[in-house]
Amino acid sequence: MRIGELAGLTGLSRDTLRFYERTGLLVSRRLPNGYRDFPPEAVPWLRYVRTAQALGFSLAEIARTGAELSAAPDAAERLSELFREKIALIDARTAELAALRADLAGRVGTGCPLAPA
Amino acid sequence: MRIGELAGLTGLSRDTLRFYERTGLLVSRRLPNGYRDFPPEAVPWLRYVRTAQALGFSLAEIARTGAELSAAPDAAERLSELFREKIALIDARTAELAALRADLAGRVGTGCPLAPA
DNA sequence: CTTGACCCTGGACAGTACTCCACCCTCCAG
DNA sequence: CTGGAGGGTGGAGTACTGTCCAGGGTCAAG
Repeated sequence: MRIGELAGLTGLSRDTLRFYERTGLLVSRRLPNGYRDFPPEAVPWLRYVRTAQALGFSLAEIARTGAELSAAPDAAERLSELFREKIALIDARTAELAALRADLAGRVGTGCPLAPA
Repeated sequence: MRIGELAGLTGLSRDTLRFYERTGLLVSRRLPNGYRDFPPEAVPWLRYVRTAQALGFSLAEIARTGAELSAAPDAAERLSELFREKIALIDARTAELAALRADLAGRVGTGCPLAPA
């Protein structure tokens, strides 16, 4: 599909997609007229990219694991592994948030000294 | 205290502290010789800043609520309120992560099509 | 008085993630 | 054939969050 359609399907701008391609996050073939031609898998891939980004990964990291993935002979297995890693990360982050929450909750109502100088 | 001590106590660099001061995130008096003089409260305040940052607030937002706070007559009450807001935010974020986790967990082991083109 | 640790300022530079622009080409409908 | 939507490129610009540096002042110890 061409860039406009992909932009419509993902909610990303054309500029962002071109930017992602430049940084190696997205691959495309070219049509005879020079237009980019994205495969349909680009849609779930971009969903995955946004997920990973939400988890705090930089685009460079995401591109790296993506390249690793497509190079692996056992892509499905590697992907499952990656997902398991991400799940662990989510669990860690959730625990962090819980700790933060407890800390803050413990202070609500107390006249604690956190105001700037 | 002077900038070096604050840097030591918070783990931030002097440059970062000066940067925070420029952006209004941190306030200091000046000693007769021109050196910055930070109040001891700067330490918990910076801890709070890091917390808020971890929650996804930009430094500008943190500075804004900080200014608002120090202007408020009922600082302790406002702070508790802020904390309650942050707790709600944490809960929302935790729920998001849980959803993401469930999504990923459901896919582990399946040969799902998320590889880049 | 010199040395070294520490502080000051202003400004350049960096990495991340976009966003916008000028200028040009392609394609299809009317 | 023309107009307009949509595509391409290179490059500049932006916002955020720092980081580094040159050039220079301050201060206490030896």
